[in-house]
Amino acid sequence: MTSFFEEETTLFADLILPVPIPSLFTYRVPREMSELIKVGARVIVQFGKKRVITAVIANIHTNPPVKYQAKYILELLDEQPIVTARQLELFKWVAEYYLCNIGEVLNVALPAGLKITSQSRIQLNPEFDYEELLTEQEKLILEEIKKHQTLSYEEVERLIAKSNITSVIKSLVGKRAIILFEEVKERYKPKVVRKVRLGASFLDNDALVKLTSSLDKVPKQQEIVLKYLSHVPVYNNPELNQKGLDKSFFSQDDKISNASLNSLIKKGIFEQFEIFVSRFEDIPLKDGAVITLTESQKEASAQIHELFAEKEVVLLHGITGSGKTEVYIELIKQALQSGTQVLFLLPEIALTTQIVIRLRKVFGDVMGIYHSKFSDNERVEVWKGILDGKFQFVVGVRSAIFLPFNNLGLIIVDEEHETSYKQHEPAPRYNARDVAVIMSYMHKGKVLLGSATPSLESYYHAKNGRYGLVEMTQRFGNAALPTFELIDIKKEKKQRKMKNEFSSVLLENLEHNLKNKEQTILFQNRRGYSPYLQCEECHWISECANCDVSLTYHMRVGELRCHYCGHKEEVPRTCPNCGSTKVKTMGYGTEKIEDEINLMFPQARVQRMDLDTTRAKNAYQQIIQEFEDGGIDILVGTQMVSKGLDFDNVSMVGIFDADRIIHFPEFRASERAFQMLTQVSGRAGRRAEKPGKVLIQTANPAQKLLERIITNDYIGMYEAEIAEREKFNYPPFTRLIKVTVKHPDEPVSNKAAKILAEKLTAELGTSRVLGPQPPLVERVRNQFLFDILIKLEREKINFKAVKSFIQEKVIDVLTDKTLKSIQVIIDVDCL
DNA sequence: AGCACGCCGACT
DNA sequence: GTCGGCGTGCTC
Repeated sequence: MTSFFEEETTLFADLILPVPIPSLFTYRVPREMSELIKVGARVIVQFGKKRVITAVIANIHTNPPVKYQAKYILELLDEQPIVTARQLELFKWVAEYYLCNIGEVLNVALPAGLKITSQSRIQLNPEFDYEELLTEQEKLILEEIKKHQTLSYEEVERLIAKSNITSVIKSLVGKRAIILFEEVKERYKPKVVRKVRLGASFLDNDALVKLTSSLDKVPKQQEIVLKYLSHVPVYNNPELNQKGLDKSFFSQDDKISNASLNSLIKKGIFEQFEIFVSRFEDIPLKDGAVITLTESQKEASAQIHELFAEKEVVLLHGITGSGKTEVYIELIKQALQSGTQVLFLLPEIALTTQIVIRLRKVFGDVMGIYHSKFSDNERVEVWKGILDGKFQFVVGVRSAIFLPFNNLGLIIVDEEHETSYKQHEPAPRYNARDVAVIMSYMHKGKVLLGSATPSLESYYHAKNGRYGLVEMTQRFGNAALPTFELIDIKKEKKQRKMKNEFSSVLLENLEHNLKNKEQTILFQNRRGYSPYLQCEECHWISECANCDVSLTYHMRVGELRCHYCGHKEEVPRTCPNCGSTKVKTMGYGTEKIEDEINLMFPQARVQRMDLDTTRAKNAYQQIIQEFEDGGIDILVGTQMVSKGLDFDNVSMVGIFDADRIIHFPEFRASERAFQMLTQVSGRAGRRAEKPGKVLIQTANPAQKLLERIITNDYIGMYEAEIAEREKFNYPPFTRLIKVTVKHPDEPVSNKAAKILAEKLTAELGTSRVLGPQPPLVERVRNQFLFDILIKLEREKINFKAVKSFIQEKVIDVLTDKTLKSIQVIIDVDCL
């Protein structure tokens, strides 16, 4: 089949570039690359005039583009694809479904270490000596460059404390004072360990004896050799020498200097070599513990197994403390045994905890961990580890769904109701739980969704037979469910029994718990000291300059902070409006609760756990460890304390401000409140002999939802809610698409949103289009927001067509001259 | 997204 | 008169 022409054919490759542009870009494959190039491999290309970026090959063909001249691919980075064909298919699906560009998907999918960025770097032109021609500023920059050899734009900006230096740099280039060059940096650095072993000529016993005696005059070196021999007995088994010893093994010993080791290497007595190692070695491995399932766990896993025969997706609804983890472990084992890969998804915060350590103990090093708190290098290791078969099983967060599996038999989505599976910013605004279902179709695998409080959507699908349903209603080890007490704070206030936020009942119980050395968790879903400050004289309220929200007072750092844009201010001593000194804190967050406990129970050891105390890499884990070890009596926290923590000695959970959670102005409020409060309550009393206690402070103890929470009546909540959803056409009966219009001018934003809403309503009808209306926070980062909510019934509607229709209308509005500067965000399946 | 080009205000 | 602001348009 060989002919001249085949040899002459030039190949072209369509590339996915990590930029938000809808199209692929076609580049020419240099002849010498054409044998090696593969779909899914990365290449380096020039994009635009000077940018040099990495791209992934989406397909290879022989059709030269007609409308433009294709540029050449500069470099091929991978001999083997790092993105599989299935992944490309998935990326495409995600881009289409969530209305974004495939480049944006690639951007969240690839760990940063597999992306390459080019950076322009600046260096001195060695032939330049006309400094008198330069302006002061240019001289300044030149000085810095002389000092540092080479600098990036950002570094120059930082050093001379000025932004937007491009034109100055240009001028310097024009005057031939400096030279620009592109530096492409490969981000991923495998971890290497330097090792030494004996040179091959010393491996028989005679040679060894001669060697040691010949070193009599250099005792230090002799000592090293002897030390080596005592750890690697090569005279018995020369094979052992192959693995050698870590160089660091010797440097740990104070008596051994690096110099003497190096001279041994120089002499050829030792040879130095390097090996690549994994970065996960410090997490404990298998401990050989045998996990035995209880009857109900066995039953659940058998049921799931059966249901998988007919359903793609099974929902495991197991109450808090029912021991779902063991069921997961059983299923993971089965899947791994059948030779398929397994992915276990967890919400971000749950991942740092006990469960990972537990899984790791069972599965050892076939398990990879994919987490945002891990460094990039570690993520690249997991990615590559899956590609070359090292990891059969990955535990990870949301973005782990994009890892390069080729034979994924089982995906477990734990805490499937968690909203953190949905990405909000930036695009793709995907929901990993839903993408998991699509993935399982692609791999012909199965999905297990697990939760104590399933999302209404998932439970609805399970009830309707689309998903299988397995229920676990018993707590593990027959631990009793906690007892509940609703505390009427209105009544307590009338009787003047409240002490700030604390009811007398809560205080009594706290005291009792402290006395008995039992631990308490206090839940207030609001961080900071107080959500706002107010002047008693003129009623001024602390507000963010860029957003329409109040500034939260953070006492520890002595700042007012905006939780939307991160804006910070000093705390005013007097009212900025009237000068009065009567500026008071209003409302309360975790900081204030912590503070008041410290005042009322000075002997208690209190720790706060919220975003502010857990920002550092290991802070979260440290707090949990300390709590587990009994070093903390009272843990005060936001929803962080509600996720997947198992503590034996927690006998009480106190909940503040349940009403605020229940009456949040949002259609999912009841569902969310049920989930959140049930999850926190579940932290109490996980022991059989000692049921825990949950105290809920509320202004309205008679609320139906509270009754359902305290009787653990998920079904009751589900039925009440689902009726509401059906009546008002909300999910799961419809799919929601939220279109948000943003602009710094309120009227522009408003007008654009109105026009867009009209266009949409004209086709879809008033019952399907809601708004535009300003969201709860109307202005964020100085942009005025308007939301349009589109409700689309699940049946008899061409979802895809409607989505492209929406996109079309958005483009219509964007072509209007007066409105084109607006930003539009389309969020498919918004939460 | 980045980056260049181009067209108008406030300064040497 | 220039510097430098950011609106606009393009990237194979």
